[in-house]
Amino acid sequence: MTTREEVARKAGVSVAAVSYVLNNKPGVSDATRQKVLEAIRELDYKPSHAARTLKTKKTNQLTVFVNYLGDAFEAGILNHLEMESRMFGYFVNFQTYHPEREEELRHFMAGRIDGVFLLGQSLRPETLETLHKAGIPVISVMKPVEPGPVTAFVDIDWTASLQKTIRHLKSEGHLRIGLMANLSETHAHRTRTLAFRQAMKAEGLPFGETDILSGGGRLEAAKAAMLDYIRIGRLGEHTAFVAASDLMAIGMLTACRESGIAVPDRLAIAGCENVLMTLQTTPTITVLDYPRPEASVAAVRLMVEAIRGEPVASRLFDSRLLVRQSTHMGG
Amino acid sequence: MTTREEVARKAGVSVAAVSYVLNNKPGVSDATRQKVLEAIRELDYKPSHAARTLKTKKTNQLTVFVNYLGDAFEAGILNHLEMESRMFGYFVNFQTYHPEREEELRHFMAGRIDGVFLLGQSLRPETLETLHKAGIPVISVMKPVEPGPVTAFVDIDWTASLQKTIRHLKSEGHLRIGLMANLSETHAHRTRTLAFRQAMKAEGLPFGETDILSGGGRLEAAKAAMLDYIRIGRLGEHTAFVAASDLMAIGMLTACRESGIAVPDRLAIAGCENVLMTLQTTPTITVLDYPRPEASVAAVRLMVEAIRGEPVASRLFDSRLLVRQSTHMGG
DNA sequence: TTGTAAGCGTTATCAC
DNA sequence: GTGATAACGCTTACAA
Repeated sequence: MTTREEVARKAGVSVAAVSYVLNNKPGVSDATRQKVLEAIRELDYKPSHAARTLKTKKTNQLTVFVNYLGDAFEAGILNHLEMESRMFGYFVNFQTYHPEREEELRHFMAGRIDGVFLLGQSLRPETLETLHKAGIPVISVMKPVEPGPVTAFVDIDWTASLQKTIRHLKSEGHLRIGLMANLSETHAHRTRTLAFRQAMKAEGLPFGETDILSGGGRLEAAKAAMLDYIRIGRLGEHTAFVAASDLMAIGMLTACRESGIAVPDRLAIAGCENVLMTLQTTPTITVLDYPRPEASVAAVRLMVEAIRGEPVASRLFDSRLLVRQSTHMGG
Repeated sequence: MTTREEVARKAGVSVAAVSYVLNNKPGVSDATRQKVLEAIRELDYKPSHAARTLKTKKTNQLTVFVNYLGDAFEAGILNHLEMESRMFGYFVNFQTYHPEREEELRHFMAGRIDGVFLLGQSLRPETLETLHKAGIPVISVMKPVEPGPVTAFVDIDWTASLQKTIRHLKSEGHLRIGLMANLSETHAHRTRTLAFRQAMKAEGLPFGETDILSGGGRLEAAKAAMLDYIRIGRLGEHTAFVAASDLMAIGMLTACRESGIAVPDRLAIAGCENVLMTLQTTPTITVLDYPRPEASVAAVRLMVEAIRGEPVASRLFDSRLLVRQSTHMGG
């Protein structure tokens, strides 16, 4: 392994000079700079990341907690987060998040990362506290349910957004609207449940506990819940359903198809994220378009600023409603 | 930040003793061990990863190159890789792979990782060479097209597997079978194209360049290619298609649905991976079941052994054919 | 069984 | 402008 010492020797300068050049410090003569650059090239020298980290306490690594990578929505955000982070010289690693293994994760992270991205999870206060004390910013894409002291978050205004969905549904004649929710306490989907309740209220529509189905955030579970709903003869109770995630919307659609329930004629279905697949189903699914690229880019910006010690503020984005076949009669 | 020195002071022992305890070295008295453990707990001490890496040259980090995270197949493998790697104390980071940015990636990795996982990509010889010289094992999940000197790979026997698919198709009366391929030079999907050609030959079925459609590995592109195929009136040429990836199979199915082509009656379609979604389409899609968990676990094992310097050998797994509605007449 | 001390490859503070 | 040199926190001979 080539070290800075060898480079210095080869260039006929001191190790300090090499450092200056490498870190773009001012006050280095052009001649020296050239010699150093030349030596670096010839020796194919790469600075030691570990040594640098030991000295500077900066790891240039970011970690993101993922709930379930099989979800195209999360995968998409992870993707954007990675690409944007790399622009700033950060490596991104990820860890599947299990609430019950938080302690273990905390241990795992110690001294290895400069920042944590959350995908809406609510970390435990002790964990947040540990990270805070270690000076590690926590930026959440999607507002955590427990507000807790995350450094900042980016999200859309769920109440306003879901109100758009509800208004559209109303305009199509739907007054009994149900929600396929994910009731997990620590998952960002819960925010959507809360927002949906408010939005229904704002729109003057009735909404209670019996209007909520539990789909666990996954396709399979939502499908099972819907199949059950149909089986026990509840189908007449609602004329439309909003699913808190696209995967759940697809699950509901699958359940309807297998049961011979026409969508949107007998039941309208809308999703919340706009993953690619919602455009590939029959019927195509009406969804809110979560601005993933923008939100991810913003999250990385916030992260970089927070790491620099600059003050950061959470951001809320707009979300459009994309009306497609699953909610549009005669569409 | 608590250091080993503080722990030593608190426990009333030397810094070396703390190290011995931490690294489970023999030759430490129980009394000392207890005192150290106690001090560590009280101080909530965590060893510095950077310092340890600087000294040992082990980073305990693995990286995986991802082609496209929106693909449930890759996401699934990434998932398994992460979970299994963590069992062995490794952190997993990932990088979206772009052939043209390989140089940049190489730079990015220097001194930061102990091993590289490939998802079937063919790395350039120089890159492989660099990694080899740095003592970094390269384990590929799915055999790279260019055999190159990767340390080892895990995969299924594609020719034998695709032969199962073809035999099944033959038994359903299909003799003109096409392939929806991904022709990218560096992508593992290419292996499947090669294998398919061999399998067709082995089954005594005609297969030439005109029997190949190019779907770029993605749903959208495969759908477009299929739509095109239908539009220009080629539909009668084949009675069945095998897609080199499930995403492409779904894209073809979508194209057929939008064009009013009945599957499997007018065209049978089969996939290659068994991602969850193939069970949720109508019709459900016949697929080969790629043993993702087993392959991922095996890949991590190989990685750990290779890092330890043990000799490793590539492994081939069996793959089952899951016959579903998309290829089964009257199913 | 325990302690001392020499690095590991950087960065950064001083002198020169 | 440039060059010594002291940390950074850890591992590991080697000494005691």
